Amino acid sequence: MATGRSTQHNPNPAGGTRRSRGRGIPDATVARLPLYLRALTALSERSVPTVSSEELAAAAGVNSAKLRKDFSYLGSYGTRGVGYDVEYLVYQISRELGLTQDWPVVIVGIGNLGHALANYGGFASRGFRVAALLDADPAITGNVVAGLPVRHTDEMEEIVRDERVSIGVITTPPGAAQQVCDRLVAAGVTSILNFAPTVLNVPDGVDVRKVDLSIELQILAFHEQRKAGDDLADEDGEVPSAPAAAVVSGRGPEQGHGYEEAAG
Amino acid sequence: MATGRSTQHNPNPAGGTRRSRGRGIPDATVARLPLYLRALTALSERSVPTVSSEELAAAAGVNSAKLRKDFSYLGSYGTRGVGYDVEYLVYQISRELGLTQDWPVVIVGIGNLGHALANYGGFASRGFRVAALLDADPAITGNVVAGLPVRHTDEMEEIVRDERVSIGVITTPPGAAQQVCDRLVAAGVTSILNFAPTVLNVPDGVDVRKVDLSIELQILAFHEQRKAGDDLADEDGEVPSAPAAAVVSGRGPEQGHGYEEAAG
DNA sequence: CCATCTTTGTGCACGCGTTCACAAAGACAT
DNA sequence: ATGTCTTTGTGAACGCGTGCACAAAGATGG
Ligand SMILES: NC(=O)c1ccc[n+]([C@@H]2O[C@H](COP(=O)([O-])OP(=O)(O)OC[C@H]3O[C@@H](n4cnc5c(N)ncnc54)[C@H](O)[C@@H]3O)[C@@H](O)[C@H]2O)c1
Ligand SMILES: NC(=O)c1ccc[n+]([C@@H]2O[C@H](COP(=O)([O-])OP(=O)(O)OC[C@H]3O[C@@H](n4cnc5c(N)ncnc54)[C@H](O)[C@@H]3O)[C@@H](O)[C@H]2O)c1
Repeated sequence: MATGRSTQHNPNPAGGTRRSRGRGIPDATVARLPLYLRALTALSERSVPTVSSEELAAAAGVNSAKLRKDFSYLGSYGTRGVGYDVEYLVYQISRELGLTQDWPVVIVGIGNLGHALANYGGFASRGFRVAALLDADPAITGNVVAGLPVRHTDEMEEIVRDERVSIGVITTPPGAAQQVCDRLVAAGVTSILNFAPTVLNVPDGVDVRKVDLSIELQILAFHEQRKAGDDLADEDGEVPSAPAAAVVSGRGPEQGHGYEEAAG
Repeated sequence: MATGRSTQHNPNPAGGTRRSRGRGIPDATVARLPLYLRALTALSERSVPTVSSEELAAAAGVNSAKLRKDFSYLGSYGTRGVGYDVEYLVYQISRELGLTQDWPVVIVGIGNLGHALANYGGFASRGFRVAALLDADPAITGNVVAGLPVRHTDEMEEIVRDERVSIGVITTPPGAAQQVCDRLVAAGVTSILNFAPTVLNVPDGVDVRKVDLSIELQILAFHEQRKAGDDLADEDGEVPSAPAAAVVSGRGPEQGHGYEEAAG
């Protein structure tokens, strides 16, 4: 899995990594909790009363030991010899993630992507409520999208304040993203989900996560190329002492990393 | 399931320093290369000839030492005392990522999101070409989206074969995702970018990356809750060792989740 | 050619995350 | 109560990623 993280890269690395809190849940665990929650919700809808770490891990696509360790950070909610109570775990994880409360969200930039997000039903299902849709283009403001009127960015500050919005979603063109971000932060937003392919600069205390389709595709392309190169080369994991001097001008075969066996 | 079951992990294979020049680029580095590439492209467009690791790192939002180490996996492309040649680095990273070749992509599920992706200009800009748009709904097939006709999934196998598609993008409802995935893989696709909130099961040799808006929001909500209610600790006697002053939040983990690597 | 200055490339240490492996805990049967 | 069986919770080891700090490399100037 790479990868991750999110990717994400703090736009402001200057502020050291202070994350290691005494009792805080590890970031890697937090990132998996939604995954567990989704699997648990599915079980809940099928009225499954309990689930073992092995079963749940399979459903979530992770290692069972990892899952148990993740849950151990939340507390001891399991019963040895039985497993975990589905409903109870759903509640605990929801509470831990803060999903038991309402999170108003604004989406800025109602173009192709903003449109799709506004129409996405998955928002409300987890306590996220679209408080407003914002755009700077007068030709767009006023339109009704997904039952909501697109309002002008002039109203951003007022909306963020009145609706107590703390999460903003940026779906503007990259050139406008930093500016929109600054304005959101100034208005009081402290968490930003950025879809624009730009590195956002934010002050301490503001979280930024990014979703970048282009990066994802490029990562896939890298591995795809490596797979193709492996096919051309031998399947032997060991590589004949690649000569350092070789300038490799012509597509050198990418062999597998050392960490993965190669027997195909 | 990740099925990284080849846990034979040779702790220390015979060859000691195979990795350095033998080219096994760490996943974390691969995930950052697109970021560097974007920053370099911007510099290139401004006709900047060279850039130091410090400047480029700032533009990419990463630590300069990390950037230098990342580049060291690609080779020694810098000049001490000067920096890196922008054009040369653009080429090297592009080549490493496989962007010097054409990557035909199919998008399956032309609803809200598929529509937005089809209209997204960022595809072609990096060598990714939308080879076809596919949908199972007869009411949708035949429509022209972004200049391309939406074709029926019946044609999937033919298209994947004829166009040599190795990357598939899934934007169907979650219930159909696994089925679509299986079919894509059977047709010959070996890399999948999944937007549906589902854990995809794939055989070894197939890479899956996921983009999950809901998970991103939930991670933000978690941190938001912590920022807002650090003092509102519940019954489980937490020990707020650190005062709220240095909240500084933790950066989310790398987004590299959902990446399942399998030896082929 | 030598001195100085800038910046790369990397050895090293450290912390986080993952995984193994197993003792402890509890369910269940007798 | 006792024993057996299942599954959790976690100690410990290990590998990866990160960032510091510095020597080496090369540019630049005299
Ligand atoms: N469409 C996709 O599938 C897709 C995929 C990946 C990334 N992205 C990124 O998402 C962003 C949006 O993509 P899109 O296809 O929806 O673009 P789009 O051009 O269709 O929409 C952008 C919208 O932002 C609005 N906007 C521009 N400047 C603004 C400002 N300062 N304040 C508020 N609104 C402003 C525009 O009026 C427009 O409505 C882009 O950065 C794009 O790179 C899009
Ligand atoms: N819209 C968003 O912003 C958004 C955000 C995050 C995640 N998602 C996820 O992305 C996926 C698509 O979202 P959407 O809003 O576009 O949904 P949508 O319902 O608008 O579109 C889904 C499309 O998939 C097609 N489809 C259904 N079954 C299919 C099959 N077996 N083969 C081929 N095509 C099939 C449907 O005909 C439809 O056109 C969903 O899984 C959703 O959860 C969407």
